[in-house]
Amino acid sequence: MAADELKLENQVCFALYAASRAVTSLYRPALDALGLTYPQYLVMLVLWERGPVLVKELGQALDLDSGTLSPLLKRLEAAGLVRRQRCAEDERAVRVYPTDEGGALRDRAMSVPRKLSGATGMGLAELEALRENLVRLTEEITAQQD
Amino acid sequence: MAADELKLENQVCFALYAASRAVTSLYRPALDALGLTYPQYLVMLVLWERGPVLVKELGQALDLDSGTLSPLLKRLEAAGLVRRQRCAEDERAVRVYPTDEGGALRDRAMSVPRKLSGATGMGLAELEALRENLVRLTEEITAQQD
DNA sequence: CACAACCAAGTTGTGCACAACTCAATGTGC
DNA sequence: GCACATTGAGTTGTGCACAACTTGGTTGTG
Repeated sequence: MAADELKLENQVCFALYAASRAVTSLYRPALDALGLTYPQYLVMLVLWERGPVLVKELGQALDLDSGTLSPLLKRLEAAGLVRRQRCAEDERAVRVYPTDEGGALRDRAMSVPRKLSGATGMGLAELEALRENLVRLTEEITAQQD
Repeated sequence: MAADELKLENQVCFALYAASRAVTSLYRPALDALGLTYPQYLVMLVLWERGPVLVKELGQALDLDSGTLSPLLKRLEAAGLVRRQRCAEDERAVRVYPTDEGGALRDRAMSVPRKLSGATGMGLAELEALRENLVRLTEEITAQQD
């Protein structure tokens, strides 16, 4: 009956909410040792992978707006991990550069996922399947919002 | 090689983070119409299902602590949806009761999941499989933290 | 050229999450 | 009976998310 379906719906969304917070809290001790929060870690991952990027590009990569990114980047800058500079070509835009210290943090961050990979209790294939389902779900949902 | 595995790890956790925010934003318009935030909606779901519960029980059901729940419940109380009362048997504990208005909101909330169930682009079986994987992942992770 | 439309960041305000702490009530061992 | 630990809520402080708005820069059009 319909009520089952509706209840299942709620459970999926709650499961997602709970799982996301659980994974973040699993990362927390390792990231604390690096002096990073989880969203800050995501920003650094983008910088380590791509090098200097515009704030706008960070926002597209992580699906975050300037209201979240501006203060976060200010804190990363205060921590000496990134540098911000206005674009010469377009004075509206700001490019984010990893500093030497920010780049060096990459080596220490390499060990973070290694510490956590065993904690999921799932095999690689299962994790990959889960990831693909999550990505598909996210894409379907964001497509609805056009 | 190891780097692939580590990168996959990151992607699973980012996929989770992104999917959770996407689902919450999908709920937002419907919940706005009810005057609820998503965490407030979760609290009301527990109250609708179980009736009056202790703050501690709410915390166990949603995996939230008093630092999150106390101000949230204060806002629900200010909105007239719940009432809080000290336990007679144990003066430390506080029981949360849905008000008449809070109970009546259930009928309007019934239509919320219906509006959203189609937006996932996934069938019931797929959603159930996804939910089970998420629950298992959450359980494995929280078991690590003992 | 003027000017409206648009755009990238940043700011402000609200509401979670979560750590660390306080406080009062309860439970425990001696 | 009484020190002492434990427990349940609440408070404080920090850092996201996100809506709404502001500011300064750019672009398109008449």
